[in-house]
Amino acid sequence: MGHRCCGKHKVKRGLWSPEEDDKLIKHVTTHGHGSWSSVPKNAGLERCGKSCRLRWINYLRPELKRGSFTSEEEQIIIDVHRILGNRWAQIAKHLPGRTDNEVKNFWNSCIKKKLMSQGLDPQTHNLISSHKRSVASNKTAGSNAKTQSHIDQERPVFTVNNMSQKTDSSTEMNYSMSTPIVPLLNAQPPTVQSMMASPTNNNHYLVQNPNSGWNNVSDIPTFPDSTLNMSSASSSSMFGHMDDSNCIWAAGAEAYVPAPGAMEVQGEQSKGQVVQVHQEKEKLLEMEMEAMQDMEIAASFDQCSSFDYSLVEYYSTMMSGVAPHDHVNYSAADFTWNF
DNA sequence: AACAGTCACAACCGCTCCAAA
DNA sequence: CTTTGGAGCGGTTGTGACTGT
Repeated sequence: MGHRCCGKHKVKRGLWSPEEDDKLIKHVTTHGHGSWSSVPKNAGLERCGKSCRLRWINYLRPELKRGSFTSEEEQIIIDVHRILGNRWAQIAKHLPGRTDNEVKNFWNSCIKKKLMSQGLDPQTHNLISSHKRSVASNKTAGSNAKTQSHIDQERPVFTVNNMSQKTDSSTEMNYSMSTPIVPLLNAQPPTVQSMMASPTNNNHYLVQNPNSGWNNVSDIPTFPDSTLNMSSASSSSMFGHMDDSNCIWAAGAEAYVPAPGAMEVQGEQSKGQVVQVHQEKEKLLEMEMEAMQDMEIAASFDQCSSFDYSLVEYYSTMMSGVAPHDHVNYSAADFTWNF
């Protein structure tokens, strides 16, 4: 096969020996890695630069934390994944000492199955209907199920509107799966803070787990309050909608299908609510930040009956350093949509 | 004891992004 | 502007340990 990055060189592949590790550690600690492509030569390794980089980043860096994930870390992964989807590198940034590879492996080997056993779609964090769940569980039982078609079918719809242009559906955009969420008029996706604080135009901002695809705009359901099904933070998808004109932040909308195995979240599912965000958003944000000071993360996730704020609160809490995992000092700027 | 199946994790592959030439 | 190469990322595969039969 050969590596594209070093096809002409003879490179060793497979597991790294302790000797190779030593060489790489000595070289990087004394000289820095510089250009990774030159590392193998300078370090006396018959590896490609890419392999050296990966070995260093995922295994040899001194700041890496080894060992199994704590339940706290697991919860962080689940919660951040709900927002960011499979952005393992971004998720890993919230877990000091953990690598994207580690997070990804942990997700695929443990969390995914755990969520599915709870009747949750690990990609969207939505409840899987009983039928779909049985299909999913069958596939899980068969191991290595790779098709996502049953999941794709229930991906919530997502749209971005520009209110100033909104005269017909042509100004609404359809997004395919993996399309980043970007306000129509903004080059950069909004940060959570910016979304909470002060959208400066009439864009509709929607935040969602990027793994959740969006189909045709015509499929977008409307959610009368009585039918809006708000999930608890621990069971909902990230499906938020902020409208500058009426400032509604809604989330977790999904047709709810009670199913065995999901009873632990059923009660929460029925407590739908929509929270009004005042126009003076900056003021509100300050107030919320203050209110968050006393909020325990566990409480925010286990007890909050509405998703709408809980996730934002959670992140704000996390970023403000109030989180119980106090080895992490987040600043507000740490959490942005880095596409 | 031998074998097959499963699991977790390390490593690789292919792609995209981005800066420099 | 285009090209090129390095870096980074997510998906996938390979491998060794473990477990059940």
